[in-house]
Amino acid sequence: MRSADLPEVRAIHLFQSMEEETFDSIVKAAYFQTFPDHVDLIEEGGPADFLYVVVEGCVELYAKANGRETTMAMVSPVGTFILAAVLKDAAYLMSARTCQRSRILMIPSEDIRAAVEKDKAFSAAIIWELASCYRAVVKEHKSLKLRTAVERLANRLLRYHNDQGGNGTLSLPYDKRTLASLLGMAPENLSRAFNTLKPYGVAVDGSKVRLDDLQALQTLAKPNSLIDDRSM
Amino acid sequence: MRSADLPEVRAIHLFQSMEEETFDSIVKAAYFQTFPDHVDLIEEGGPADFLYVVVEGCVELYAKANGRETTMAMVSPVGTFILAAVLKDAAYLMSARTCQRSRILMIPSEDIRAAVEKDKAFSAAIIWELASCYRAVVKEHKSLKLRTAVERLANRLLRYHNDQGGNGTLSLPYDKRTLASLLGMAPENLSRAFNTLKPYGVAVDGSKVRLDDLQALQTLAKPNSLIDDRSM
DNA sequence: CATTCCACTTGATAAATATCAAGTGGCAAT
DNA sequence: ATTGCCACTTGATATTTATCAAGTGGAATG
Repeated sequence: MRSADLPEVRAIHLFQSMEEETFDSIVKAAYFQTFPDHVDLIEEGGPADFLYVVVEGCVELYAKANGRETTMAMVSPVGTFILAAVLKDAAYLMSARTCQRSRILMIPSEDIRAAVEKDKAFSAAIIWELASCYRAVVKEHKSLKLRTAVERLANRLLRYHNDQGGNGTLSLPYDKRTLASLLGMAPENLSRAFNTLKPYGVAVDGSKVRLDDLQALQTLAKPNSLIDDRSM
Repeated sequence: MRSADLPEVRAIHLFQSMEEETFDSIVKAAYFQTFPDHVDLIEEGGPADFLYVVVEGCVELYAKANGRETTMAMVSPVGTFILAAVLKDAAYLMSARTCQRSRILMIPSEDIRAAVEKDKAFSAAIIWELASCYRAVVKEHKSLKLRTAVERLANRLLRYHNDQGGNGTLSLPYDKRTLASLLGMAPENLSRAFNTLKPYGVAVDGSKVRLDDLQALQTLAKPNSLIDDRSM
């Protein structure tokens, strides 16, 4: 890695508190790579050779079984993926592909495992990250088991709305096909779900959404901090 | 905690490799408690006061939203629950109740967090446990998104069959109501799913199940190690 | 400008799943 | 034994969701 890139890596939360020596061991064989969109990065079942950090762009985690495929999560900057597989030195459970031109930091997984052994501050950061990832999946799982498709969409819109400033408008961060899969529904049903939300003040124009009746939408969505709150 | 109980705690995988000093700090305020079945242990949204370890019996993790309730996971010995909430000092995402008379080890969460800070071997064990829990939820989530109800049941039967020796019979570890909720279906549909599996050699009698045509059941279930394999 | 492509939408239908309402059968208490 | 209870099953039906088959419209291409 070029020394010019080092400060950028150091600024990533996961690597902020580690000792200098550990940091050196991590960046030694690590490198940045920029990928065009729709490029496959890893395939489920493969060995966990690297830990990936999305620095710019966006990465989709997806999985297949039988003949079906589903989006498991979207990773935006600065997020990691397949951390658990790296730590356990186990096969990836999910595949990953870019959904935008993306700048990705790749760190050999042996270096990560060695650093975790050595550096208390780093292992504390790893624990925090892992616990956060765990809770994020639990929330997704709750959402899928406890809500209908329309409710999942409504809550997702409220979340994006909140993330984007809460000024009555939002833009969908991914194409609708991907959003549908992420929310666990067929693309056709996402269209219909948007129609169902029309009476609740949801106006869709391409990737732009206007929320004209937050009150009504919230009444329908019944947001729940133990499912929707990303910060806990 | 009585000193007679200490060896039993030391034998738990999570606590095996830690230093003696850390172990003392962990067991200092920890205690065993035995609960009858169907006792509520924690409620989602509550503060993470303790880390729980199921030593004997069985605990159901469940969650509610709107007016619905679903079983998220079953914890059998020796398993922990709400580790992530303890480490982040955050609210529980799930409730827990015994589903059998159960012996539970309870450790104050501050002691866990302090021990993680101090003890490398313990933090390594925590990381392993967390990563395993994460991957278990991801697998559950994949199962729910990629499989039909009948497929989920078929694969679950194959798993229990395997766990229990693979001699053509198995016994359902929980009542059918709970199993249905765990698999993400209504109790009535579990009954029907068992009927659907009858032509594939699945014979149910109460909680006893006979698998008379493994080949056929596997063809239907299409088990996938990246979903069904607990050991990776 | 016309064409093609692709994402998305809409309609019709099918499949999966849930709900409601009776059952059935085993088991424990009296 | 009788009773009541409870878990589970079964049937009928409703709801939700998926699938298949045309559309539509916008953006890029030539």
